[in-house]
Amino acid sequence: MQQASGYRDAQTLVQSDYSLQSNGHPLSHAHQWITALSHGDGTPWSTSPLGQQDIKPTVQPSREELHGTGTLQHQGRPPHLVHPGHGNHHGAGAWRTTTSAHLPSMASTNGQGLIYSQPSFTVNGMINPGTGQGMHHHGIRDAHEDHHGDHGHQQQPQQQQHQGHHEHSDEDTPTSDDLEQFAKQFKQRRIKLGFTQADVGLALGTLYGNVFSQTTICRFEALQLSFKNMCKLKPLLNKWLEEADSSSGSPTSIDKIAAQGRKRKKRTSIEVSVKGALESHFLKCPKPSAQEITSLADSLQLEKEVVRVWFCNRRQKEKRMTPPGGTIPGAEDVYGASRDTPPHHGVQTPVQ
DNA sequence: ATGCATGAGGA
DNA sequence: CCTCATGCATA
Repeated sequence: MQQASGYRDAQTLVQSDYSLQSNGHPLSHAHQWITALSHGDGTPWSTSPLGQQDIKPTVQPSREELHGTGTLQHQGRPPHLVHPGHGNHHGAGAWRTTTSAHLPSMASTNGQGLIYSQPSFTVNGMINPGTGQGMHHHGIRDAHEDHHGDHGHQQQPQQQQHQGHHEHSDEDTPTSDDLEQFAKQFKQRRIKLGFTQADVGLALGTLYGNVFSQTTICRFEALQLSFKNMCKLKPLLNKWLEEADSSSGSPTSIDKIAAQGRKRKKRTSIEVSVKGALESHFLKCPKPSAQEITSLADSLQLEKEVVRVWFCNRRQKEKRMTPPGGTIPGAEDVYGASRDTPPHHGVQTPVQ
């Protein structure tokens, strides 16, 4: 019920509800670690001021149902702590271009019980990294910065791990490789345990108060989220994994949230030919001015808003980790060196 | 699995 | 208006 619907108003309510239900911890959005560089197309991952280490969505032990009508899907929730300290402070990560084969990050952040990619965790018999594939890949790295002004592809994260040695005692900075591996393992476990992406998203909600949709879980598994976003979700999913793993068989109450009758704008279907035109413009100018958008919309016979949103989404897509096509954009052979190491990552989505 | 959309937060 | 995180609706 809480998801009622209305137009935007309702949605707002819904969001509020989420927060409330989770004991009011605004974790949904709110923090953006790197907000600082956006324009000009600076690579986000290049600079991350990890100033805050807090991102703690903490769930306070004081929970109470505020609205009885809303009976949501949480029936039992552990009043216990929140979550791992996660340490995401840091920033930066290298998507898949690292040079190193950093060691497995183990130390979890706070000794709370995080299992990262530890060997003990995966040894169940199949997900063993190293057996099949994926573990370390290559070592090329990025380079450079982006040319502002031009866009092109900027998917170059830089990686900065702790240098020196593995000294990260409490906090480790997830690296792109970590995330990549984690995503794979997560997916395998999830499937093995018989959960759907939607189940997981819902479970996260009943477990910690943060509900996620099938879409988000899917994108996480496919590494189609921004680096920052991946880092944020990893701890949560990791925790779920532990839960599901230990209690595999327990009633994970799969409640379904009632549907919402939200009246969203119907999804506009853009014709392929039009998409092509938009793509062309995007290549020339990824960030058209309001006026350009207007004229473009006019010539394409689309609403200006639709065009604007299209560009926004297009830009976002460019920023994801896994570029469409399977190969990382401009991260591979920057040097033109033909390394004979074919066995490098396989970003090819095995897709369930 | 993805395309288009919403919205909070930031200039 | 943009970026970012997210998700409904869809292909």
